[in-house]
Parts: sequence; structure tokens; C-alpha cells
Amino acid sequence: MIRIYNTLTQRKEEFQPIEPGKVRMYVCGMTVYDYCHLGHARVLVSFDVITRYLRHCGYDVHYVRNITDIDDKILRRADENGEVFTDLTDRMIEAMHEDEARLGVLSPTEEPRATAYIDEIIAMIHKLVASGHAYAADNGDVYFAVDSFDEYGKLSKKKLEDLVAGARIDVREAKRSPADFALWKAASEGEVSWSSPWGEGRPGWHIECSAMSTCCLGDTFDIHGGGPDLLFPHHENEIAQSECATGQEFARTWMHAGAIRVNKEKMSKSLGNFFTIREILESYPAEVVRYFLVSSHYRSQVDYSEENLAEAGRSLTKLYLALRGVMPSKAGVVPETEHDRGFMEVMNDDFNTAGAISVLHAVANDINQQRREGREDEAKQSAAVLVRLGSILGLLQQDPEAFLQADAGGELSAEDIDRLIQARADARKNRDFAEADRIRDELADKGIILDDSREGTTWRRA
RNA sequence: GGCGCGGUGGCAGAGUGGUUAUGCAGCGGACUGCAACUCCGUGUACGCCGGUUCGAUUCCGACCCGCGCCUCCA
Repeated sequence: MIRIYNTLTQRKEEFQPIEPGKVRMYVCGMTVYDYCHLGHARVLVSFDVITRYLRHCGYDVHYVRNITDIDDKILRRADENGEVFTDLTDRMIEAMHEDEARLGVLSPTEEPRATAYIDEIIAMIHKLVASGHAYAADNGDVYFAVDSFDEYGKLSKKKLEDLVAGARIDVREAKRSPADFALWKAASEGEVSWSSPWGEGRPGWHIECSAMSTCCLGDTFDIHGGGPDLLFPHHENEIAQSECATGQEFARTWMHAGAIRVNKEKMSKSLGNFFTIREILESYPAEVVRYFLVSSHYRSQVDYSEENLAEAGRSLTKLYLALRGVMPSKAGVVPETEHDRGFMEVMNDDFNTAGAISVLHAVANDINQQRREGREDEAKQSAAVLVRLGSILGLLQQDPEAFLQADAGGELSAEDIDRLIQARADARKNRDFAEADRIRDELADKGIILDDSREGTTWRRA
């Protein structure tokens, strides 16, 4: 039985899908006007692990993650670049897919794009206008009337009167209430636009997610997720739009990832303190970045720092060292172990990946001990368990040598390294330890660490 | 100001009303030519003050501190 923390109720709840055995999940994806940063990676990886685990538990997961490919920021950026906005979005979508692939994020079941759902968006707005939840303003915009929805604020725990009183809300003449938000924005001269009953224009932010989620998953679905900064206003507004349009409960469980921080501040576009995924991947292997993200709970805030990434690298290396030189038994034939059960127990508690990783280390410890005691068959079984559990977190799926030796040596080729290792072996045989140590130091300077064993010497990157 | 989250050993990071994860770093030992790898051992950490309790880091209350949202942001 899986328990999930629901932002809506502010407590962990037993997860019961609407349709037994099937999970319908929608996660807010990117607005594609720039490269993904580590905060995006957090959401991508968190919901990837959640999807993998739910599937491991036997659920048929229908995972929808949208792409918002039309909005003001996109148009502004395209304008700055002097390009057609679709060129910008196409490029960013391709980059996003590359980043995801490198981080081992599986593709969602569906990846709808806002521009492909304009008709559905218009239909939903039409419904809202017809039912009195929205109104067309004189300037051609269509707004959602927030006071027409009694439950507005139920997700973010905000009171409408506080919002209206807030000084930071944009007060536009056309709005009836300052808290109202745009469903449809009238186009100015020369702007990208679509025809609608309210004139030429484009969708406002929020409505595209309401339209795409209900079209792909139905009026009510199981899980809706996203980043922490989407809770308000984006998700609050989605609830208002969807529940008013369909008359049904929107999403049962709301899940929000924690923020990534840099020097105690949230990593964000507006603060400019963000690191893009591709930037980080220049310095760290993708799996290390993934391990770093998975090693803390998805809801907690995590601090990005060089030291934390480096530590994640050392920790992951330890797991791969345990796997090195052990051919795992066929995963399918290895029966469930106490480690599998321990792993599931912690994962069932709101996807506690930090606890799950401690199980991985316990298995690695078993492997090391078993090999040490010459129990090779048991070690192979344990290795199979480690790879099996790792796959649920999207980790440990590489050949250990590939991980341990990737991008190492600088100008030294693998052949050069092997030659030096052989030279050192000869020196050691001749008990010329000064020469042997000199070679080892030379390799160490190049970032190569040597590991000796009875079977010979292996190397890895520092 | 309103709302929400959090303060765990040197660091990272889980968790629990009493047996006190895990990783990194450190220390001692084994292994090694010496190291690395690995194994064994080692550290009585739970912001502060009260309360409940036989017993609280874990429950309750106050306080201090940090962070997030309230405007675009994952």
C-alpha cells in the first residue's frame, strides 16, 4: 500500500487509484523558451522515479507531461532573437529531450503541446463563459471570474479577500476583480494569434493545462504534479477552470517537488542563479546528477553545490565498485529478498528515495562481503538485486567499467593506460617499487586511480 | 502582513515515543611492498524553553532561526 503526501489535504494518504490497477497522472512540463535548469531536472527525475516505482508495483501508468509552446515569454524571446517562435520552441524541445535522455528520464506516455490543443482550449473557455465563470472584457481578453468559484484557494490555502487586498496583484481596467486571470489574450497587431469567438488571440497561461489534462486523462484523474512554484497561481487556477468547466473533481492527489537552492536561495529564472542541465553535465556525469537528486526526498529543498555533487559521485562510485567484476545473475530468476522488501517498504512511504538508496548500499555491502568470503554465486545474486532495485530509481544500469572509466585520462588513451599499468606490473614483479609508484603517481596526476586485486589491476577516473 | 515548510552527529541526508538509517570525511585495526579497493571496529546527533509520559529527537505549546509562496518561474 502506497502512501502519498497530498498538497491539497496536507497529509499523507493511502493511494487508491480511481480505476484499480491504473494510474492517470499529469505533470506540468516546460514552457519552452530556454534550456532546462536543475530545477526542471528535479521535477523530471522525481516523477520519472514515481512512474517507475508505480509500474514496478504493477500499475498501468498513463503519464502525461505537457509542453507549453505558446506564451508571452516565448513570444518575447523569439522576438529578441529575431526568429519565428516555432523555431525557438522546436529547438528548445529538442534540447529538452536530449537533457532528459541523458538523465535517464523515460518518455511520458503522452507529451501534448499547447498549440495542438487550441480548439479544445477554446471549447473549454466557451464553456466557462457560457456558465458564467468567465467573461469577455472590452479589450478582447477573456477572464476567469475568481469569485464565481467558492473553493478558489483550496490548494494554496489562500483566502480570496487576502489576494484581492494584496498590493502585488496586477490591476487591469478590464478585470472585474484584481484576482481574475486571463483565459484568452487578445492579439495586438502582428502578433501570433488564433481565431476565437472573442476575436483573434492566444490562450492565457493555465488554461492549456486544464484542457490538455482533461482531454488526455478525463475530467478526474489520480495525480497532478509539478514544481513548487506552480502551486500558486498555476495549479490553483487549473483547479478553478477545470472544476467549473466539468463540474467534476479535477485531480485527486496533488504532488509538488521541493525547490533547488543555491546559497540558500531558490534557483530561479528571475534571480538568475540557475544552472542549466547541459551546463552541469559538462562537469559531472549525468548519472551522478541523477543520484544527487534521488538521494534526497522529492519534497525537500536541496542545495546545489559543487561539494554535494562531488559527494554524490563518490557515493555512486562505491555502488559501481561493488558491481565491478561481478556478472549479475539474470535479474528475473533471482527471487525477492529482504532487501527488495525493505526497498518497497520505504518507497511505499511517499516515495522515500533517500531510504531506498540506503538499501542499495546495504546490498552493495553484501556483495563486497560475499566476494571477500569467496561466495561468488551469492555475490552474483546480490548484484542482480542491486541492478534490479537500481533500475527502479533509474540508476546502476550502465556497465560498471563504462561508468568508472568515462571521460578519464585526458590525452591518455585506454591503450596508453594499459601500457603504463603493464609497465608498473613489471616493475612490481622486479620489486622496483620506486618505479611502480612513479607510474602510479603519474596516472594519479592524470586523474586515474589504480585498484589492485589478485586478478590484476583495474583503473578508474578519480 | 497572510499562508506553508523546515531546523538531526564535521558535512549530506532518512527516520523513530524506549532497541538511535545510509553516504562522505575522520580515527583504530585487517588486507597491501606501500597505497587504492574491500572488510571489521569507532562517534550517545537530534535549535531553545516548558508540558504530556515510566520514558521525547520523535506528541503538545511558546520562542528563536532559516526557507518558500502571496508577480513570471519547475
